Amino acid sequence: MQETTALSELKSAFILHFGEMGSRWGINRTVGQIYALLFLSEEPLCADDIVATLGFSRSNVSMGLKELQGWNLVTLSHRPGDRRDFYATPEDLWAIVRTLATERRKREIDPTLSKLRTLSMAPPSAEDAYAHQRITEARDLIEDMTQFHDELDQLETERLVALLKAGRKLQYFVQEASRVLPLPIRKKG
Amino acid sequence: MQETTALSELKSAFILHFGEMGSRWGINRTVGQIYALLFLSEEPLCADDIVATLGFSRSNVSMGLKELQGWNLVTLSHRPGDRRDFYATPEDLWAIVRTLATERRKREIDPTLSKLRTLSMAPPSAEDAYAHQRITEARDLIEDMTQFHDELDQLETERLVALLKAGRKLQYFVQEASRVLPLPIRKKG
DNA sequence: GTTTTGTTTCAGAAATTCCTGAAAGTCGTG
DNA sequence: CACGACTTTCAGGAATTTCTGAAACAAAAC
Repeated sequence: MQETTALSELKSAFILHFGEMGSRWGINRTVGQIYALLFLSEEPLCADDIVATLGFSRSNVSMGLKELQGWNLVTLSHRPGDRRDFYATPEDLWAIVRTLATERRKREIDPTLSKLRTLSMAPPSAEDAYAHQRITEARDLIEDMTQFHDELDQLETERLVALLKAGRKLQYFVQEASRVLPLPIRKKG
Repeated sequence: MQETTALSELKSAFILHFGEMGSRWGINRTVGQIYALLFLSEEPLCADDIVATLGFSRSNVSMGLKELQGWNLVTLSHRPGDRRDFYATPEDLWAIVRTLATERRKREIDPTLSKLRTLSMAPPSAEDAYAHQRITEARDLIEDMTQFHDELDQLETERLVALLKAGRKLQYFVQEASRVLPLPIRKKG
């Protein structure tokens, strides 16, 4: 244990906020607060540090850490002659964003894409003509978006940030794109 | 009422899937199913159509529709000489994606950005040096991302799709960007 | 093989969220 | 202003999720 039980104003405000937001982000209060604490901590923490600081039960912390590991949001480390697991968040914030994007996609998008593929596969009966078309359109759109994500995710962070900051210039690059590539084909509505 | 109570295999598979995914998407089963039904329906539906088709209570449907309106995910229409509200989803799938992005941002990002701004405003005490730096970095990153979103959202759909489909060419455009713009400044870690 | 130090599982209590039917509200029409 | 057609609110029961302490488990040190 190296963390004292008392948190500064700044830290506790941040941690409480993450706890409250947790439900909107699809995690619970405990997990949100644990993550926030790790995020602000310069040194990795062990489970008991978290118990001492946040006051949750040991098993709750254990489950929370397990969930964060499931999201690939924390890294483990060890100290010589110490069997405890120490947890930390990546230094690089962009690594965190990438992980979040990937994991959310895995949970929120991929299962639906897979379902849409199956459903659009079967030939539609007459009464399903419209529904089938809607499903196929949705599938196409999600395929384009996930592929775009794949490609963004392959960029080095430096280039990704450059793209992001290109900002106002995007319009220009898109015009370039439409010169280079065939014009987008407008699907019949 | 114009929808018969029996749904085709296709439709009910889709609707049940949306119900199940609801919890991952931050809505509940009812809302997910209502949305899915409207999405597949060629004609706008009124609340009682939904009750007849999905079998939820009238009040549950009413609340679900209200929530969908809160998300700007449905449009209202009326028929001459009929006071009932009829609900539909936008024809244009990209309009739906834009709405989802905007609304999720409003709920999941903006409150946190606002909190981070407040917290990074106050000068940090010595013990908070690291935490304050982390918070400031997070604020900067989120500001860049939300601004990027603002800019994407201003593009016409046609250009947005062109950008998306540029895909493999992105690398090239980003290189262009780094010629045009100052090199990204690497923050001291 | 027992002790020591640490982690995980699990059943049920506590808290939260969801869903319903009944009652109240709204609004145009006669 | 009363009627009829439709919608919303609300209290509380049902279902689900979260959280806890106790017990089981693991693995290195002695």
